[in-house]
Amino acid sequence: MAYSDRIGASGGKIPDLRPGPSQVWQDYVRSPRAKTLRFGEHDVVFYEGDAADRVYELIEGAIMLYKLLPDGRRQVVEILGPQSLFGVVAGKIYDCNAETLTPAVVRSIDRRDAEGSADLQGHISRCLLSQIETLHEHTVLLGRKSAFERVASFLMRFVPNRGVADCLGPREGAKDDAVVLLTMTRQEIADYLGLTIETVSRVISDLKRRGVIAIEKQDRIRINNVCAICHLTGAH
Amino acid sequence: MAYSDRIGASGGKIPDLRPGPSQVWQDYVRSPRAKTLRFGEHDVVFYEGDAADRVYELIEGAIMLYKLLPDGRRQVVEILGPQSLFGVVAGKIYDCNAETLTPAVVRSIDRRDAEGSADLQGHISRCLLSQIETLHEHTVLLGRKSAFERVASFLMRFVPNRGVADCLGPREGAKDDAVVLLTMTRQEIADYLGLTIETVSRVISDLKRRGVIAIEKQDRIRINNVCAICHLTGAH
DNA sequence: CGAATAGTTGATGTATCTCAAGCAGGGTGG
DNA sequence: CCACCCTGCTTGAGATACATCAACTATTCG
Repeated sequence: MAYSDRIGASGGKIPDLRPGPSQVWQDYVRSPRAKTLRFGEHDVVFYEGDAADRVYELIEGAIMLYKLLPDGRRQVVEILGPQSLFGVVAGKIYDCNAETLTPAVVRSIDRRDAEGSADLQGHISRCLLSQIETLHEHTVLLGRKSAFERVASFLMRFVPNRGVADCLGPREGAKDDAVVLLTMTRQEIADYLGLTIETVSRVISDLKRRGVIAIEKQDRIRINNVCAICHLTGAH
Repeated sequence: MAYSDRIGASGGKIPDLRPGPSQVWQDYVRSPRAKTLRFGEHDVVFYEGDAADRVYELIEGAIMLYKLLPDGRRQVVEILGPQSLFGVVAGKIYDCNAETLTPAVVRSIDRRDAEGSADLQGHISRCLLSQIETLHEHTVLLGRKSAFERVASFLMRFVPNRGVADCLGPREGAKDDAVVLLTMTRQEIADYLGLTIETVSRVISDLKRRGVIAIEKQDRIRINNVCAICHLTGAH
């Protein structure tokens, strides 16, 4: 199964904002100037501080960007799905570490090529904008939401077309459930949500006890009632 | 005194990354197609959900972007100084509220004009990139730093050329102090740092008691030892 | 099958929040 | 010019959500 089937090819939370790849970008990224790279699970694409001379597009799989404090505290700052751009920075070095969550296919192009082409720039801009909106959302989560709301928001991220502004609610009469494949360890989830692994575990157990979710496998969660989880996010 | 003299015209924390305005942008933004707007303190430039048909450049003053949860919790997601762009979004509506912290001068241009010009796009891209790096930093602050570290990081933001990667330390033999003008209420600082007003107040009082800072006026703080504060940020 | 790794659960601690009262600076009107 | 008020800030006492520490259990993989 392709990652996009799970996370939602539309990009999760804000599907209509994630721009479809432009023709020019498509052409370039498939040209011989671009390099295809294949990674396993938990492989590093680049480190914070590396010279930022290439930019990347995730073709298949999932990638996380994270930063470390000197004492080892880690914060996952972004989780990326297919069609996401990463490694595009203002300075000369990457500001984050990039690591795969799943086996992944990545295309990379030379930074100067990306900067030289106006058409590529247009595509990049549109990607950056939806990225900023996601970061704003996540800032609210980290600054103002409780552990329950954080986990609920996290789960909703992976339910396509729900929890968004124009959410239609469950289809009439249909069972309002969904299956979410996390592809992340509890530690990675905790580091993304600004919590500890134990708190994430406790919240998930509690949601299970209350019957709103069922754990089909460690990283495969069935949401029995999407609306219920959505109301726990604090955003509705 | 111009705001830029206080916050640092270079843009605070990452001065060499904040791009200088390009000539094309300069020309456009000063052309008759752009509108100049003047705001007082705590005026709203636009609301979350408003139709996003114009983009803005802050010329003078300071602006905050914030989001609200339905129950009234507020998170300030960005603080902007001169030359910052805002109101550039992927979708049809603004994703944040924009409100002045000080009296401010703003130039606004039509969104379609910005999107139509490749040169303007280039400038916009560069601005968005440094904005993303600042958001990443702030994500680490909200997800992983203690109240002390958050306040210390906040203060360091306003000390030009210090606390950055290539920080040279204090000039040899010179007194290592600095004066910071906050131009924000305790409530706004709290909502930016993901804390309560009481916690911000307590931390500031404690820093004062320990002699690392002095409060010259409510929103005018002297840092007696920049290096000391810098080490309290958790990042060094 | 058994070791290694990841996740859960419990008991306890603590940083930060909440609630409540007191204080200070700036502006207004007498 | 000073008293008064208003708003924003500070301080204290107590509550709590989450972290920490530690033991236990479930998975995965050789």
